[in-house]
Amino acid sequence: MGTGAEPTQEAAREPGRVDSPEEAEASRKRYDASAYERPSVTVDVVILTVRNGRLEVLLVARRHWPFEGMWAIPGGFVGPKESLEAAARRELEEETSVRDVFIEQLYTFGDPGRDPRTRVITVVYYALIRADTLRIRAADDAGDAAWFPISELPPLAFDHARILDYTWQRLRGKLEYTTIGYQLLSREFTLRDLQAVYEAILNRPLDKRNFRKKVLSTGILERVDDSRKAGPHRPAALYRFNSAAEQ
Amino acid sequence: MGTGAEPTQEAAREPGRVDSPEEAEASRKRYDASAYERPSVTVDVVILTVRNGRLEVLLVARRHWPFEGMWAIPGGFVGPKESLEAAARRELEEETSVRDVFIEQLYTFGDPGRDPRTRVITVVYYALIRADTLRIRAADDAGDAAWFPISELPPLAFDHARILDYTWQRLRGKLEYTTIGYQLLSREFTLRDLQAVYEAILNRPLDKRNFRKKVLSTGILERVDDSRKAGPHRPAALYRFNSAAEQ
DNA sequence: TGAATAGTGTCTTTCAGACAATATGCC
DNA sequence: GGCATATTGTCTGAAAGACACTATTCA
Repeated sequence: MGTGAEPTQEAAREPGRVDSPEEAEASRKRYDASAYERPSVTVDVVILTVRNGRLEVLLVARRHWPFEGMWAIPGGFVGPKESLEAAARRELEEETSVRDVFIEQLYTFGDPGRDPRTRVITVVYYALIRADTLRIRAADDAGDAAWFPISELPPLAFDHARILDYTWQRLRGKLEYTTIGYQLLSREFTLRDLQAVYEAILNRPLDKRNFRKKVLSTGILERVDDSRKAGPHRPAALYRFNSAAEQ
Repeated sequence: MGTGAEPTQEAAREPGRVDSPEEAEASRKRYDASAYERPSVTVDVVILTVRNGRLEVLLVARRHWPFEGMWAIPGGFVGPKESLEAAARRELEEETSVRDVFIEQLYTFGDPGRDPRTRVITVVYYALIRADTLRIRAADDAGDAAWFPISELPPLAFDHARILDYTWQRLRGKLEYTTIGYQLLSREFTLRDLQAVYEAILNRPLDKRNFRKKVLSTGILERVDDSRKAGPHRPAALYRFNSAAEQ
């Protein structure tokens, strides 16, 4: 204890020496002149949905070197005046024509050698979209795009297998302490729909009674005065987010 | 449902068209020629410790434009062949001469305009170090360095106040479901030491009995056959990580 | 009326949190 | 012996998990 740099008691003081305006100008020039080798920065987007009771991810087929013939997470360069999240949303819209959905930064991958062309640092986002918004085929500037269950992935380019592992792991974690799961459903849904989303992400079956008990006890759902008929059996009640919980 | 790109059933197929070798070569040339404006990439490290019962962060004083005279999170450029984490560890060692401590990536900040000089994308790491390892004064290539309680910060450069907010929030979250708190203690410690770390990070007092009960019930601690004398009162028992839990 | 899914309650265990008295070592 | 901190247990409420039968609608 007490062997660190400066005593904390002086926390309110100002730093000692400061540039004069001339020094500041000189330092700015030095900065601009410093020819640091700049890596390429890309943003990739892991686009996820739940279809057929499974968590699926949208991948694009690579037609060019390197890793031609393999599947990859869609992504691209960040524009000079574009925020990272804006770049991620642009990529998402290019692939799916979908806007205004949940998107969140996941992690940044930047090991040298992960791209054989040059040093590339990739900021990865993940997006959750509802299967029923997927009216439009993925726009494929990469030539070909397809959905894959995240538990049965094809060979992937770059370090993308690791990225998807990490995405899934993070999603499972977030499911427990956020309402992230609702991002994968339309505005009105049955409790069975919601349970299917949870089961798809957690990759294991859940007890129906305990699940309903837990979800309803949070008080964030309200019953819609309607039901969904889906075959020769009792229709299920529809729910939606509590207007108070919408934020 | 079922309106997405390609049917999942075909997940095992190969992508259709692939470059010929000539096309691949051409495409590589296109790639190299594409004069994308590359942003600068820096790595900043939030260096944290617990001193005097408070969570404190190491900041450096800026002497140059912009934000001269304000305090900032230490950081620097990433070397061309250096991984992001290696860059973070290098920065940490430059500031504290400390190596081999817990370090983890936090988030990447890249809004245009966050640095008035040029487009800068900053990958932020945070490091947890034990106060008793701080024998050596921070090497200050930025001129001046000092510890500040994270709850009483001075005016900060760039978007660094936001970064520290986020760091603290993440640390509080991780404390609950990881053993991250132990990173701030030496190999042998008293239960009161550990409680002090938790209280510093959570910024609130904890009940002694409940805390000890919870920590001991995990079974990751084992008693050391020794105690720490610290005044005219009963000495406290020392504990350490269970050898099984070391991993 | 049969098929298929919707909907419901109890018990047990675990965990978190509130709460105060005794034990021990040092001076 | 007095001081200062270490150490310890009970009760209560909340939440999680195991477990199986009845209800409803449609074809």
